Amino acid sequence: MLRLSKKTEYALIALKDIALNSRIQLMTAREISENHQVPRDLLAKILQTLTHHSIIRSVQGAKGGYILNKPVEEITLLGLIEILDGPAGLMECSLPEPVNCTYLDTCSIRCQLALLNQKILAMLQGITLRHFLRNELKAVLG
Amino acid sequence: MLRLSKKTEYALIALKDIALNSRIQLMTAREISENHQVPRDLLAKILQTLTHHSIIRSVQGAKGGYILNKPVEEITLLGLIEILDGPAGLMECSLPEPVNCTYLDTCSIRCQLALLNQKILAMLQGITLRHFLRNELKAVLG
DNA sequence: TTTTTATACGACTAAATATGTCTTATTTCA
DNA sequence: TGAAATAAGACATATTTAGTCGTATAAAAA
Ligand code: SF4
Ligand code: SF4
Repeated sequence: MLRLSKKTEYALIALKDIALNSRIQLMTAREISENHQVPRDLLAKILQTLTHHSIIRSVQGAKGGYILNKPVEEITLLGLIEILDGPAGLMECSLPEPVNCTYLDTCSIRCQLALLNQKILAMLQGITLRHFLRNELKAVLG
Repeated sequence: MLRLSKKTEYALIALKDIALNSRIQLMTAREISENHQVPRDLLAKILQTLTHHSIIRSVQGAKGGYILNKPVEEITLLGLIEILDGPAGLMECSLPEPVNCTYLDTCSIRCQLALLNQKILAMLQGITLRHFLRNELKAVLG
């Protein structure tokens, strides 16, 4: 299928919350989880992963939490997908991993799909957290 | 993830073969399977599904096989995906099925994602089998 | 009429992925 | 010291995807 993972959705929801509060205070996983009815443990792991990739910064201990670590313009949807779900690509052969597909050499649709893949990834890279804060998506998507 | 299913890829490969031979003769599942090293039984089921949806027409018995049943311009990538994998959509809440997502009401990213979803589906609908026959994709994708 | 070659159909299995939970450790503040 | 938070990773479950198998049916050819 062609679906965004829940992890990605949860990340967007959380990042939006964090972004909107960044100047005021740290946000905890608990707060975000309760705001949006997202499974807490899962959200926590997502936020940890985002921390590893320097999307957000964490503060441990009581009164701890998360805060943005990048300008909202630099947090792209494609970036989040790749951080949380691994390399993105429409076809197996568009991924960096070792490719198992045995049709590679003789595949009759590979270049057409590669072109499509390129366009979709470019679209996803063009969308940033900023577009989720305000309703600026229209401008980007034409 | 954000991946085309193997079923869809196999369908495209098969349809391209069928399209290129349609004026000459019927193509059998075996021929297509051998041409491209695609699992035969799986391919057969895919072709049956496509037959049900009138994308191709089947002829049973010896000397049987498949032939296109629609102009290549009317066979869209989105159509194939939906026939083979079910309704397409980036989010659960963009599907026709009963939606389980409990965040619906308060979801802070739904409209932005809905807009993105719309654009991607439109792109997929704009791509037809014709674009896989010749290399005309560039024109469509800009 | 029998054999061969093909599609039709549905049940079944296996593998991969996605989603969610639990436990324990560590950090920090009050 | 105790409460509240992140850190980390194992574990469990559910869903989806991919592939297989067996049997029935249809049509042409021998
Ligand atoms: S080579 Fe062809 S069949 Fe294999 S993954 Fe790429 S597009 Fe799909
Ligand atoms: S409502 Fe929000 S969280 Fe639920 S499926 Fe739609 S976009 Fe995703």
